[in-house]
Amino acid sequence: MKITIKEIAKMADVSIATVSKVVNHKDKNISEATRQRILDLIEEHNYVPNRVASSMITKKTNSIGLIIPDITNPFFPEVARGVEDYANLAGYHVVLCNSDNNPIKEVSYIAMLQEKMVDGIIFTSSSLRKNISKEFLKFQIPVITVDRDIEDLKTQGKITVDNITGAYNGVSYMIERGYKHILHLAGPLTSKPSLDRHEGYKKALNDHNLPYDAALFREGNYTADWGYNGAKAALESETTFDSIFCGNDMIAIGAIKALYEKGLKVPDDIGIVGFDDIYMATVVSPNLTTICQPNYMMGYKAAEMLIELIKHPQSVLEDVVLKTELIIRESTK
Amino acid sequence: MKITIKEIAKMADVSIATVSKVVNHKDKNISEATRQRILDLIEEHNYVPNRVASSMITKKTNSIGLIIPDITNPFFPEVARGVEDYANLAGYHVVLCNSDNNPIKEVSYIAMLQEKMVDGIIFTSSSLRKNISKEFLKFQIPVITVDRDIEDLKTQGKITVDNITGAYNGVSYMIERGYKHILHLAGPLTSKPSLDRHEGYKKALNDHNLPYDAALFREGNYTADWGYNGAKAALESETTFDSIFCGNDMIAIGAIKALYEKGLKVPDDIGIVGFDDIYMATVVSPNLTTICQPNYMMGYKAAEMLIELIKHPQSVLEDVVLKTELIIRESTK
DNA sequence: ATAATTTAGGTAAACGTTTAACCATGAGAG
DNA sequence: CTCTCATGGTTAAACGTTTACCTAAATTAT
Repeated sequence: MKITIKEIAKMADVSIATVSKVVNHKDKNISEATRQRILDLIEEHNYVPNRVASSMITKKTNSIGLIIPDITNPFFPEVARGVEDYANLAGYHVVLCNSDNNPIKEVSYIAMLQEKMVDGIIFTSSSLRKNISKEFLKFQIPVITVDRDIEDLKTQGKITVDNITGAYNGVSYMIERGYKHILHLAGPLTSKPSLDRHEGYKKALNDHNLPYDAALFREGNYTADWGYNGAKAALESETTFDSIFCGNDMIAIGAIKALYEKGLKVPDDIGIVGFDDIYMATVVSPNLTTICQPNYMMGYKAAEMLIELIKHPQSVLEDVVLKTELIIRESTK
Repeated sequence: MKITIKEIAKMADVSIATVSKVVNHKDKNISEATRQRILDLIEEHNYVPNRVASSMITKKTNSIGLIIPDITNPFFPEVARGVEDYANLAGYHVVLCNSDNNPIKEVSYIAMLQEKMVDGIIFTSSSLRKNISKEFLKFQIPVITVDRDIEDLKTQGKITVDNITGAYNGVSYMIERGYKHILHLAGPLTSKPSLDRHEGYKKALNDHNLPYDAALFREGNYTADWGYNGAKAALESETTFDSIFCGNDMIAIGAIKALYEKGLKVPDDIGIVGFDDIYMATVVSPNLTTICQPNYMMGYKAAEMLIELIKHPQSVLEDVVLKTELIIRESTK
């Protein structure tokens, strides 16, 4: 059976308050002799304090929830690592939740996390959720949204990437390199980043006096599968294009596969630009020209903001918008 | 302020016991009228039960710890996903911990997890830890080790992959394809899988009457960096080889890069075999011939075993050894 | 010498639940 | 008419801590 503070107290012949104080290093008023005696007993009997009991009183669990679509999607391990690193530094634990972009799972995780009394939540929402604020107004704890924000939700903090500018720079580069018919294989337009990237794409075309052609736009998911199928479908359609601006790197990887199967060379026949700069972008052939997002930093900053908010609930945090960087590799000429 | 069971009870004009019963669906003896009244109040006032208070009594937190080296290493997201999926199914939460293969971090996580009263731990240990059982004997909760086991620790369950046979099959295949001088770029020999893969490698050589050449063995880490540096060093040494058996796919990817830089073609000049079959293996050029491990299944099974053990502490579980499968792609001739 | 302060620790309430044990009422059985 | 049982609850202890407040002795200041 697990040993409790009460038993340590009895053995040390002091009150449990005294033991509590030395355990929590609030031992200003404890004599060195007593302190050492207690410490020895703790060591000897392998006492481990029950933090759930502490939590009852302090009303802090020192844990935060992280809700992401899927840790298996190469974009997320880095952000997860970022949040875990900062959380760990600050003495917090992180509870990992994969929502699969499923609003029902999201809501159920939120309920569970709140029941478990996590101190805050970091959330990458599946969709913009224009109107389901009902579930979300139930938040009784701080929430930071990361990457994708929720329009109608007044969260206490947001951390995003400047997707518009990122896409704008990527597409502008493509145009400058001479591409004129740029297919855009986008992620789901229910998510803010997709929307913004598409906007950046249109803006770049416009600023370079290129027409926007709706036939050159296709919407799907952030997966290699979609990249493959989307590119294939486009190739088999009557629209022609000389390059593809992909919603993310996974889409780009899938697209390359489809092009190769049709005997097309990248970048000779078709140029490709991705988004994210996941590690894989550096190992596929050809290496992907892409827009680099600071994934790790997003997670790290999100945890930092959240924990700041947990410690000082009144503070108002400025939303953070991180910059992207165009990484030129081999998939564009 | 958060609303408690007490306030719901007062408003419904019943005892808190009654509210507790309907919240936990132990409402056999509660009239439908009362039940509905309570449910309505809960809904109306957005009451969320405090599970940390429950945990005090039930002595279950319904959460498990997952300690892995690094979620950023492409091998782990899938196992993490496996454990989270089963855990979620069974009503558990998972706390994610990245140990960075650092024994100090490991021990500190173990202490933190136990203080937080997780019901069990799934652990991928950094090393074999011949003798530091001291820290580990402190376990007061079930532990399942996954992928890498700890020799001296009598855990209640182990789940591994048959690395010896996997490596044996991979190397045998290489030999059958005509490779005779197979460099082995291994992961750290402080980990069981590396050791076993090396053993499988030696066994295959032996069974095919090929000599074991110590100069053809190099030990490093499970990273692309090591693959790159290890291959480069080998190329610059006086030993010659016609193929590389890599400790994992990341090493293989790094090695390919080093070979390309030296102007060598895979598989024409040098054949390559990896281990793990991460997604990236299918997108690098050339696609990697590799030994496929059931990563997701390892995580899923581990969670299953752990939760079984949590529910029935007396049960003795058989260790699980999962099979591997040789996947032939383009990096071997 | 006395008052004030410091040192070293104790007391007990509180946190929000669960659950075993108990109780009151009414209906049906004999 | 009494006994038994089911129904629909209530009571109160317990879980393992933290912390505001209290006390007694020892030390220091005046």
